[in-house]
Amino acid sequence: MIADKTSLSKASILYYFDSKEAIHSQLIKKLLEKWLEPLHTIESSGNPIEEICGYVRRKLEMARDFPKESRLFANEILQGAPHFLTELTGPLRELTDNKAEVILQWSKTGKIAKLNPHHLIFSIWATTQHYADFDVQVKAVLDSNSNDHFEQAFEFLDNMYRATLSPN
Amino acid sequence: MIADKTSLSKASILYYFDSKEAIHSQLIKKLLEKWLEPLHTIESSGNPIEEICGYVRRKLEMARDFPKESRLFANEILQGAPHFLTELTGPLRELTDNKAEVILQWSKTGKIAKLNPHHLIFSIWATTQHYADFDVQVKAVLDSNSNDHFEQAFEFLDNMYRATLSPN
DNA sequence: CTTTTTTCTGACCATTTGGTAAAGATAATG
DNA sequence: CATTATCTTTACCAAATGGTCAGAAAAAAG
Repeated sequence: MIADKTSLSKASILYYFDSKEAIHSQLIKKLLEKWLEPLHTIESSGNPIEEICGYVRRKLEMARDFPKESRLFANEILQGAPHFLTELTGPLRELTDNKAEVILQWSKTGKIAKLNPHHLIFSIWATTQHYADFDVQVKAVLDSNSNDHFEQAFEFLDNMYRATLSPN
Repeated sequence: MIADKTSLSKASILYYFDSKEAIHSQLIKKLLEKWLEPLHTIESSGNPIEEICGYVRRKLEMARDFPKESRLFANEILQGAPHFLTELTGPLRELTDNKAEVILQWSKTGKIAKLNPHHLIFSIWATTQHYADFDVQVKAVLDSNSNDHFEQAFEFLDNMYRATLSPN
């Protein structure tokens, strides 16, 4: 299928890649970088709630604009990330820990509510990627067959995270 | 692989099922029922916030106790639910619409905050199933290799939904 | 224009997969 | 008991999959 999508034969593809798995691995690796990009933009110097809600928005836009990529990534994790675990415990973990620390400081200094930053990040990943990964389910439950539910999704999530984050 | 797990030969399995796909379909169908069970327990007569937080807890417990089943289901949806779409637009949608209506009434009568009930349900599915479906990622990011993060997860989610739901 | 290096391909191969068919066991029935 | 119905298996098959290899074609170098 990969070869058919190109103007090359199967053997020629295997001339550039060692194996099918090698193609897969390279694809997934590149994808992880792109997938983590939005997280980089969280700045400790910014307004905490706006930083986090902005992150939610960017993640949701990625789910809307790159659903296939999201599903490819989800599938990899779902299978247990067989050839990919080092990437998860390496770059992914490092960045996540880094930003979790930023959020923890905000939390400790009362700029946002007291909460577990790692689980906050998980919840953002889960809720935003859900619209790409479980697209057919979302569309089966909602009326719309188009993508116009993304605005409603954002409105809901934005409200939810503002309520969750606002210190009381 | 299926036959090897039994005391029967492959041919004997095919004596009881028309095809491998037939086994898969039946499995997925049964699974959906079990998966929707917790949603049934939401009662319009109960305390709204406790009803919803109880649902979150039950869904999270299912993710903890039946992770393989969760992943099997997730995988099916991820692939576009090829042989399964009727179940989604049928029973799943009906139940979801039903409970969304209950939540909408709570919302309209000011018992909980104003919010989109469908997206609330999506967010609960996403955040709870995340701990089963993306288990390897969660474990790569957190220290624990055991399941002891589930209590922290519940604490976070419980707080989040109480903040989200409480009318202001 | 040769020669050499790089790129590309058709033909082939071993293994796996999902499934069938005929016949052998086993159990139920008269 | 014989007979019939149900269950189980071995042997086989066609298609698909992932990959190799010898050599053709094209490009680059001399």
